Amino acid sequence: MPRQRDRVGWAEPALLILASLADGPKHGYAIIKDVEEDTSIRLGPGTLYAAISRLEESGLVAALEGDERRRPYRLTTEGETVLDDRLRAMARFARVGLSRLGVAGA
Amino acid sequence: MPRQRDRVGWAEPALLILASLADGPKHGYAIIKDVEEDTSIRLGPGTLYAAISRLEESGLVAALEGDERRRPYRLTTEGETVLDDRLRAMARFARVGLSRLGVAGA
DNA sequence: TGCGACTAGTACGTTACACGATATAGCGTC
DNA sequence: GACGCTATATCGTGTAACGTACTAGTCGCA
Repeated sequence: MPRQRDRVGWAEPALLILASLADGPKHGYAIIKDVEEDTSIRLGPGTLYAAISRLEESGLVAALEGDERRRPYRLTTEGETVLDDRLRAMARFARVGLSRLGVAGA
Repeated sequence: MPRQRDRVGWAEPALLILASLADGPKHGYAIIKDVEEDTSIRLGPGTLYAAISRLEESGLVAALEGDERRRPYRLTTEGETVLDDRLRAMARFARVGLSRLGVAGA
């Protein structure tokens, strides 16, 4: 299925995952719940686990030991750095954009 | 070519374009320059014009009359609404994420 | 103790779209 | 009149976003 992007998204799955893990280690299913709770974005399993694999591959998250049912992941130091960087860029961008829209206090 | 997403992006072309237009109407090439200037993200022509077409199709931007060399676009009211909504979500997300990372003042 | 609901992850197929390359063309200038 | 910049269009490719379907463990609960 397509990315349901007829309506302009604002955050990529990879970033949502990193941000969720900033809270502490979580396994996949818990990330789905967490992300949905605080962004209303529902990641499908296909999206999630594929994104996690890529993040692991590029060293931004690392697998922890878990039982055979749960596979927890944690942010690596590099993952934290990347997340911090991206969030700052987002914050700056949002601030500038909102002020351009004439939003008070932005 | 792939989306150069080995390094986790934070903003989608469509949103960058909307934000750039929040400043006032611009034509494509000017958007490229503008976006690059304030995000360091360089949109290729393929990315840009394709994204603009989609945005126009979904009624978030509208073409203005220009000469035959320049095709300026403006934000529609719906485009403004969508942009405002996404930017607020981004700002909230960034704030929460940064505070999770223990960034002071977030 | 068998059923449903929830948890957890796998596997897969489709397709949107990010991206660079390439092409075209007007304009200034040197 | 060649070079560099502005400006847009188009095409091909690969990645990854996304939903669906599936498997399997666990926990009531009746």
